[in-house]
Amino acid sequence: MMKIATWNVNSVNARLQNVLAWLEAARPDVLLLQELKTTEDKFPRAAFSALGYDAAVFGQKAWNGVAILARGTIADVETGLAGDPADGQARYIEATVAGVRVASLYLPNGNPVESEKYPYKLAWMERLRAHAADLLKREQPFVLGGDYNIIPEGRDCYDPQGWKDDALFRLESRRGFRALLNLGLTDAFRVYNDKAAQYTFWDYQAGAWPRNHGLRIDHFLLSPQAADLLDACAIDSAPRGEDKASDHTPVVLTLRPPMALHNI
DNA sequence: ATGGTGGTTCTACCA
Repeated sequence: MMKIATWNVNSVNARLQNVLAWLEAARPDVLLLQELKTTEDKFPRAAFSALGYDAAVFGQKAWNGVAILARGTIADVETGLAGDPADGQARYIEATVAGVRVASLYLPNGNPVESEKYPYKLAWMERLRAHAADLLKREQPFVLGGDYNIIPEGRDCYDPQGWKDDALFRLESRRGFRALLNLGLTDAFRVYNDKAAQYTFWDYQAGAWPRNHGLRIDHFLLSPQAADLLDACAIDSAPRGEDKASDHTPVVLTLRPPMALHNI
């Protein structure tokens, strides 16, 4: 089995003890990180190495930043999302681990919708769609994991009416997410769980965590070849209740080894 | 309707 997790940690340095403790307990093969909020030279590489994890890092000062941690070899690393050479924000990194192409992505928030941030978000989603279409041509397993900043459906939000005009839930944003699904990608979490109120994020403000005022905005999208290997996908909400928690919690995906297909 | 919290960085900006 290959266990892959994604977690927006809201500063990898501020969250280091939380992340190390979770890694030791959960022991994923791969951990996709978002919102590092640091540069590669300040990334705590040695602390992860001590637990047996190598790291591929795409960082920037103060904001954004994504990384791939893996217990195996991280090969063919590519940083930045194709489609806009002028985009200086560190939001996308992709590499191959154990024969699976994995990406850690931090899709733009897009608020306020009246600002330039919203069209940037929509354009970024279209670039992701175009890139996913390219990856699909390989006909290989791939996993796009991360903070999509998209509430796919009303059941993924504690107050859909209150969020209808927000960049995370606007119709254009949801259409962009559906366009990814319409390529043939699978929202791994929804294969095994159709319940409402399954959240990955709870705001720091207004007692969102104790009130369970959450959002499901962290997702794993799988290529058909990866979906054929899908064994499990679940949200681990425990880290959100720890001291000094991130406002997001990990989502954990398990894939069967590709060889298993031949043994069916 | 507002403000509520937290991270980076030093003055607001972002989420």
